[in-house]
Amino acid sequence: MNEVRSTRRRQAEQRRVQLIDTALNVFAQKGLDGATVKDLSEAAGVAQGLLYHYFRSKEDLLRAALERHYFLPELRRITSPDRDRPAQEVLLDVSQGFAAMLRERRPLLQVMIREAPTNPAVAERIARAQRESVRLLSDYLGSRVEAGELRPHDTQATARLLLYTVLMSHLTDTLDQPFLTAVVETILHGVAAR
Amino acid sequence: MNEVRSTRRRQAEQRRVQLIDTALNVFAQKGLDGATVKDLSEAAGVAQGLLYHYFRSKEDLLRAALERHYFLPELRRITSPDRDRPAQEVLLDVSQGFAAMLRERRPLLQVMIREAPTNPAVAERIARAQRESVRLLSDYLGSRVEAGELRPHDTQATARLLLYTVLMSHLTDTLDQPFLTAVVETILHGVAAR
Amino acid sequence: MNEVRSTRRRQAEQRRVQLIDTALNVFAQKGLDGATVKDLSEAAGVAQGLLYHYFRSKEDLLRAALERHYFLPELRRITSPDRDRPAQEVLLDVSQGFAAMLRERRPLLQVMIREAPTNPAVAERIARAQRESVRLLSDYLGSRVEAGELRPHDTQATARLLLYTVLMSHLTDTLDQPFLTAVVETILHGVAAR
Amino acid sequence: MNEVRSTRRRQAEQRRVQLIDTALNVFAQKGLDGATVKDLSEAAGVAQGLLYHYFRSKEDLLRAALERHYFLPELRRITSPDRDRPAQEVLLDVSQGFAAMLRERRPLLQVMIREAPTNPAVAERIARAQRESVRLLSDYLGSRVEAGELRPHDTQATARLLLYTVLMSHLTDTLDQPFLTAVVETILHGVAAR
DNA sequence: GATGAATGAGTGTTCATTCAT
DNA sequence: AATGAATGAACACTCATTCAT
Repeated sequence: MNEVRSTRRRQAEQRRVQLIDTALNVFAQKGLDGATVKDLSEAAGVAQGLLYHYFRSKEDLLRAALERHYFLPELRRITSPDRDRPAQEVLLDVSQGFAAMLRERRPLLQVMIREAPTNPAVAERIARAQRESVRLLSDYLGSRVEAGELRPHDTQATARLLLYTVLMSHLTDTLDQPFLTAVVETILHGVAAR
Repeated sequence: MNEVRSTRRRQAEQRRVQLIDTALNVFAQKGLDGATVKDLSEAAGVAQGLLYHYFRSKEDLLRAALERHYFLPELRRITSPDRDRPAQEVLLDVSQGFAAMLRERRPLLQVMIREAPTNPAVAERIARAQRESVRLLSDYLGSRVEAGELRPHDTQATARLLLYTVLMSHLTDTLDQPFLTAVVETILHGVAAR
Repeated sequence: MNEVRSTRRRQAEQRRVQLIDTALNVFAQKGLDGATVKDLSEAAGVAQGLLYHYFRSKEDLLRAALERHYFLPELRRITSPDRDRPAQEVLLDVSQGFAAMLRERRPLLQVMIREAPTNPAVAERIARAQRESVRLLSDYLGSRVEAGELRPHDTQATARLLLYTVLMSHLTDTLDQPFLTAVVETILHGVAAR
Repeated sequence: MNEVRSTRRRQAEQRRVQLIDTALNVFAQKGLDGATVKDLSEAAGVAQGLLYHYFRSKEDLLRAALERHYFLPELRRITSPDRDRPAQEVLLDVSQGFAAMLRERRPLLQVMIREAPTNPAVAERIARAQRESVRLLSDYLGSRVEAGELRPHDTQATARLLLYTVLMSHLTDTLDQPFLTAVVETILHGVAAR
């Protein structure tokens, strides 16, 4: 009896997850407004009404997706490298880790970036992620300045330079290994002769 | 009579321009889907029907806006500096010029970026602008390598590093003079000690 | 075993009754259309599906409620006073008895009156109750005319006058003892001077 | 030009009125919830969307109908007879006038009575009409007491007795001239023998 | 008996577009 | 050129009902 119930609950939870994940993909392809509830239910292979059994509205479905794919902790980890490791090595790691996260979260991020201008909740999440990742990476760079590996400089600017560039190249589908290597090399040693 | 006609034509042209520009602002605020024809006509202070006198459809209105605010030539100019001027000076000029253009075209760019994922025509315009500006700036950098000011390196990567960063900081509303200066400084000399 | 069965049956019957009575209250508050099956099941503290175990449909639930709270016999009793008792005494009794019945059956009557215009079965029940109660009370009044207590007159009109007034004052929540007394007094002796 | 505009406006106003009046009839037949917007638009011979050009919502359409068919002034007039005319004559006038008004406003009143239990605004209108008409008629009766035509008594109760009865007989479709005559006769002289 | 997940027809409402004036 | 009434196809959402468990 309890087993039956918990099986049902588990199935319901699976269905919830399935609905969220298919919705996220449809949202990414067509946009939040462009994706109709019919699109969403057909993509999930269920009746339209079922969506409203699990979510109050289309907007609520988006909220649930943001919840489920919450990425701030991972982003924090990526931008908090061991302060004793050299920047030479770490900056490549960070940019690769960040790029990998972007790749894995592609649909979510596409949707968030698209909806941010009209959805304050989404905008705030993005702003927060940006603030925190820049601060953490900047802190790490500061420690490398203290360690004497890097010269004293505006470490926030450097953090932004790296993160912005990785994000933009991801968004424009022009992110590859050679580019990341070149970016890190440039950030460390510049392109001026000598 | 001819004067009357040309006056009318001029008035019609003015109205067209007014409709396009108010539409662009409304699109930027509410998104293309989010902006109703009623929103557009009210913002312009005209009846709904009038929009269809000047444009076939909402989509056509967007096309006209893209046409009117065509920015590729300006972007080309910005990213084609005099090859004899030193990078030290030019890179700051370019980033400032690019930033200024972004600032002036803010509503247009907001709309384009938002619609690109679902509108291939828009996506293609963005891709082209990116391709050309990267190529032009990269070419300039190549000439500075030849001139001996810069060391041999992946100049495309450098061009992208600069342009991506300026664009991202514009989009996130974190673009200011000190940041640009720091970015150019870093690109030229890196942040490594020594 | 038999006991178990009959216990079950009794429980089932209790559940049926519970469902009917909570439904009646919800119907009274929100109207038949306004009350959703979810409202009904939540009010009864059961799952939606269970309602369909006991009733074929929402409509059927209403039918069952009408059945269970069938009030015609009681109304007949109230409007069939002992023909030998004086009208002076009887009319107050009748109006009080009728008022008490209306009070006890408030939710049912609210629902019936509300649904009558679109539900012929309900309309017919009301019409029948009206017909019978008017006839019975009219017959009593006729007997009091014969007994010489009342003057010859349209006794149907008098019956309607009394019953309509009690019902309306019930519906408008303005039914109290002084009013009933005044009504009976007026019906018997009128308000003209002399 | 002005004529064109005002013609258009007049036509729009006519359309508004037509929509309200056909809607009122459909509401009366099917109830507010039971009447779909499709029903309403078909009854008016227009597209569904047009209803929303004139009214914000179905509920707003009801509000407009209540507004348009506002009957309180007429009811006040009916229940404010000349204080010098004898009750014998006046009470018949009042009941006939009230009955006529009910007949003319049948659909409106059907809808109002039906919606009152779930629509406070409607309930309040009914309550107010009741309060005012009872008070006005009661005041008249008071003046007839002072004039010596009627004996001192609860004039409010008498007013309610008359108005409630007329309304109820209207609602039950049992309102005819003989009944009104009998009611007035009874109210004035009662049914007790001598 | 009881649950609640699942269905799908239908609802009120929106909105780009057309058209008579 | 300009209006705004009118259309009708879509839309998000609701809800009575069914059904597997």
